[in-house]
Amino acid sequence: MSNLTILRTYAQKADPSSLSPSILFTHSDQFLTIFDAYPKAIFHFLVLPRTASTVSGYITSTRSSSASDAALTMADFSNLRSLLKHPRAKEVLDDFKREAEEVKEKIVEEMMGRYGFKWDLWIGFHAVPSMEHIHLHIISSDLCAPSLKNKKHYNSFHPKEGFFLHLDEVLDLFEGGSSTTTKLPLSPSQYEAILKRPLACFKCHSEMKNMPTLKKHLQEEWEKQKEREKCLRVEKNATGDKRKRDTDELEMRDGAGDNSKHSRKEE
DNA sequence: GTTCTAGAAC
DNA sequence: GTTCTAGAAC
Repeated sequence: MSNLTILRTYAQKADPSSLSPSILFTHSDQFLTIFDAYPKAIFHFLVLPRTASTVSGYITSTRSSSASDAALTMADFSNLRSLLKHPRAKEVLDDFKREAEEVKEKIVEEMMGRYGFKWDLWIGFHAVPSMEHIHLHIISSDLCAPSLKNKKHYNSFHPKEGFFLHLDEVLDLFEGGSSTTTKLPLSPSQYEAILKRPLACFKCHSEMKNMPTLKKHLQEEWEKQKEREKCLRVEKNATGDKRKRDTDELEMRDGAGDNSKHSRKEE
C-alpha cells in the first residue's frame, strides 16, 4: 500500500469522503487532510491540495484562464520546488496557510480533549520530499512516536536544522516585492546533507550518540512537559478557587455593608 | 515512504 | 555476541 504516488491518488479523488476514516481527517473544496500513515509524533497530518477535475479543486477544465490567471497542472503540484516556479504559487501557499490554521484548530481541540493542554504544532514542507504530490506536514512538537526510527526521520522534522521548511518561512520568500522569481535557498543535495547531521535534541540542544538514546531522551522531555502542564493546571485551578473564595468573601462583606479594603495583589 | 540486512560499532 | 546504521530493493 505504501507506494510513492499514493498521495496523488488521494488528491485526485472526486469525493474525499469515500476515503476510509482511518485515512481522512478532514477536507474542504480545495484541500484534504489525512493522517500520516507513519506518524513521527503524537499528532501528524498531511494537507494535500485537491487536484480532481471538478469545479472546486485546483485543476479544472472549466476554469476561465487569463494572463494573470495561468492554469495549474498536475506537474505544478509535484512538490514545493515545482509549485514555486508557478505564477500562482503565492496564492496556493496562502490557501495552504488558511487551511492549515483551520486544521490546527481541530487538532488543538483533540489535544485538549485527550491531554487537557495544547502544545506547539509545526506546519511546513520537507525541502526534499520522498513522495509525489505536494504535502504540508502538520506535526506536534513532541516527536515521540514509534515510526520515528532513524536519523533521516528525525532531522527531517527538526524545527531548526533547515530541512523542515516552516510554511511562514516559505511565505516570507515572497516578501520584498518579487512574487514570481522566488525559489528555495539551497539545492536538493544541500538539503539532503542536513539529514546526515549529528542527532541534537530540538529542546535542549544536547547531542545524542544514537537513535535509541535520542528516542529515550525525547520521551523523557515529553514526560517532563506533561508534568509541567499538569502542575500548571493544578496552580490554575487553585488560583481559580482562590478567586472564587475572594469573590464570595467580597459578596458577603458587601452584603454586610462593609466596602473597605477590597484591593488585593495578584500573584 | 518502508523493509531488509550486511557489516560497522560497541 | 549484540546493537545500530545505512544502503539496496521495493
